[in-house]
Amino acid sequence: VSQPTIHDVARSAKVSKSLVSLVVRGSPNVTEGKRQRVLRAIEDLGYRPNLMARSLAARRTTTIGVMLSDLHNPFFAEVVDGIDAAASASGYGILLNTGNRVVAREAQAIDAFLQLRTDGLILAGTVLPTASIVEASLSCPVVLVSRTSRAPTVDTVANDDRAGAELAVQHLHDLGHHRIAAVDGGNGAGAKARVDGYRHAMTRLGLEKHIRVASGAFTEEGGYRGARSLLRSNHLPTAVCAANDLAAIGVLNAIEEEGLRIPQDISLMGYDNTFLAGLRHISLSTINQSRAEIGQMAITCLLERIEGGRRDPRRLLLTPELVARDTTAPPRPEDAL
Amino acid sequence: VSQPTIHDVARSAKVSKSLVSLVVRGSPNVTEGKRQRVLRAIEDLGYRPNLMARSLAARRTTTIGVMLSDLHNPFFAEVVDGIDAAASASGYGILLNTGNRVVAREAQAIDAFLQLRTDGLILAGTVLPTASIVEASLSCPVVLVSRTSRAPTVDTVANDDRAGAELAVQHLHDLGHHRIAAVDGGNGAGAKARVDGYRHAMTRLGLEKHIRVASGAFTEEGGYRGARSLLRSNHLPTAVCAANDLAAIGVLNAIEEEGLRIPQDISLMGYDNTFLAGLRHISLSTINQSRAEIGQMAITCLLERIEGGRRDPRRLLLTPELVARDTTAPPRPEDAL
DNA sequence: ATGAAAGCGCTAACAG
DNA sequence: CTGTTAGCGCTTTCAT
Repeated sequence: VSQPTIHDVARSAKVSKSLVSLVVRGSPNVTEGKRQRVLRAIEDLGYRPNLMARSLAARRTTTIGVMLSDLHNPFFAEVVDGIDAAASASGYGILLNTGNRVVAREAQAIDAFLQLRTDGLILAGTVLPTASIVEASLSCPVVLVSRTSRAPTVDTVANDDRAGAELAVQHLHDLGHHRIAAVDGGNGAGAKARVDGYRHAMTRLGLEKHIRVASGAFTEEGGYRGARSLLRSNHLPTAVCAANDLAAIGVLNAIEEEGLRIPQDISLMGYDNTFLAGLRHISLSTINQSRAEIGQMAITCLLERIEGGRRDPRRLLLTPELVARDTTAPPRPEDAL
Repeated sequence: VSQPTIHDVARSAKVSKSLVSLVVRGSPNVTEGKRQRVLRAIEDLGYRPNLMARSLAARRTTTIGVMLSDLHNPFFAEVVDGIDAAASASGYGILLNTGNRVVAREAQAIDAFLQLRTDGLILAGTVLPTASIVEASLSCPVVLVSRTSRAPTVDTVANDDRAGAELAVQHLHDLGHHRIAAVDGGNGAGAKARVDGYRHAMTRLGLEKHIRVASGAFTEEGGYRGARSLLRSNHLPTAVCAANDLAAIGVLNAIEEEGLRIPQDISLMGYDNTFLAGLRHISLSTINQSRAEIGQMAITCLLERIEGGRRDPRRLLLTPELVARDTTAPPRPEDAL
């Protein structure tokens, strides 16, 4: 199973290794005749350049590593589409990894990329502490997706989670809700900002005494847990803002298990507008953020550092928008006050 | 951003490069004193072995590449969990890739791994022609997940799709259905076997004149398309078997759009038992296949070839099981005949 | 137990 | 335009 090397190709085409290298990399300064000979030899032998050797010598991998905090969250899969498209348009390949939202495993995943010496690193929704992220950014350009940071060595491209959460609360308030509760996203990326936005909006609307945050996570299970604790109280909320769509589905399950109906008894907001929210059977009101744009921006940031030599940080904040579907409606008349 | 090398560590610890290499790889034959010195130097310098160089010299990468046909299909995300666990338990790392169910892009994705010289390759749900797969298997051990093949150079671990489809038809027949239609999975992995199973079961049950297969895909959209064509007919089926859960959701959408209800008017079966099927709001009857087991088996196959030197192919077929939920019920009395 | 030396397969000046 | 010469950072005999 030993693969042919550039040397084999050179010998077979009766030229030097350098010439083969030039042909492989598409140099224009090669006689057509020799180029053909080399190409034929490559074809005949089934030669495939050894990326290890190539990267070692060239001191660059033209590969960017993408660490997905959660492979199960459709939101990230959709962001990857954008990243992939943008990267390959610029001649870079991407490699994926995941840490399952577990700090230690995410650290390992990142380390794998650093050892590989990828030219850049995208951390999508990482739960890692800032210190670890900064450390990584010392050896390789890093951009954080769906999470912000003040660290001067990392770029961030995220949706304005605070504004999005405010949009959600405002929407519910517009429908007439007052007892609006929230299920947070635990240590998930952007979770804190979403809760902040919730608190801020509630306060701004004079509803501070109704502020109620149950602890959850960016998972179905987390949403379910949070909702359970909310439902145990004697004064039920009339509306719930979930940390993300996945969590919203957990909330939805908990609420229906209780024999309550959505949106008649309780209104529900998700966040992310993943395909789940659009499923007819769920038809979840949610907050949209453009994943294609996020992916594109992430690559742009990386390339500015890798090829443009930028050193100062970029902080991109995309504007979220409300998507009202069928899980939100006015509260029951008796609850309207 | 230049990283320290093994040479820097050696100098700092006042030992030879070889010694550092031994320490890094945890050799037992190193004096405790020197080991400590080396370890300290590594720590101080923040040394991280260069995987490119290491793999080039060692002629192995200890990483296995996993090509996911579709990052959006939750089924594969769940298989990856199993693969990841099994791989790291054996000291291997995994790297992910995706080709978006597009032949050309999948080929590219695989090529990226071959250039990287990963020690093994797992193709999960690939839509690639057998020829391309065989070609890849010539330079690196390959195992196909969720797809079978007679090629002598590749291993396969899949669910028995044929049996699973028969299970689905049998279940519907047991409920009293006769006009059972199917929406296929296009070029998706295992799609053909599922349709075969459907046809076979229908025939076995004496329902061959009711056989009807609409063309779809392993996506929500594909299921939607297939269902639309089914619904255009004047003699509606009383039950539908979708190619997978994702497609089932598309079918569900199409059916409800038509003003029909599930399961009262039409029963629906999915396939895969992804978390989507378990969502209370969907509660899809489906066929379960154990992803953890699939992942584990895939790694086992690979290691047998990589480390055990096995040459003959392995063909693992896992037994599927029926999961009856709320989208299947007896047909209306007037349709029962 | 440790070090010296020879590559792994490729790129990158530098000559010519 | 093409070939020669050094490495890239690490592992691996082979001595000592």
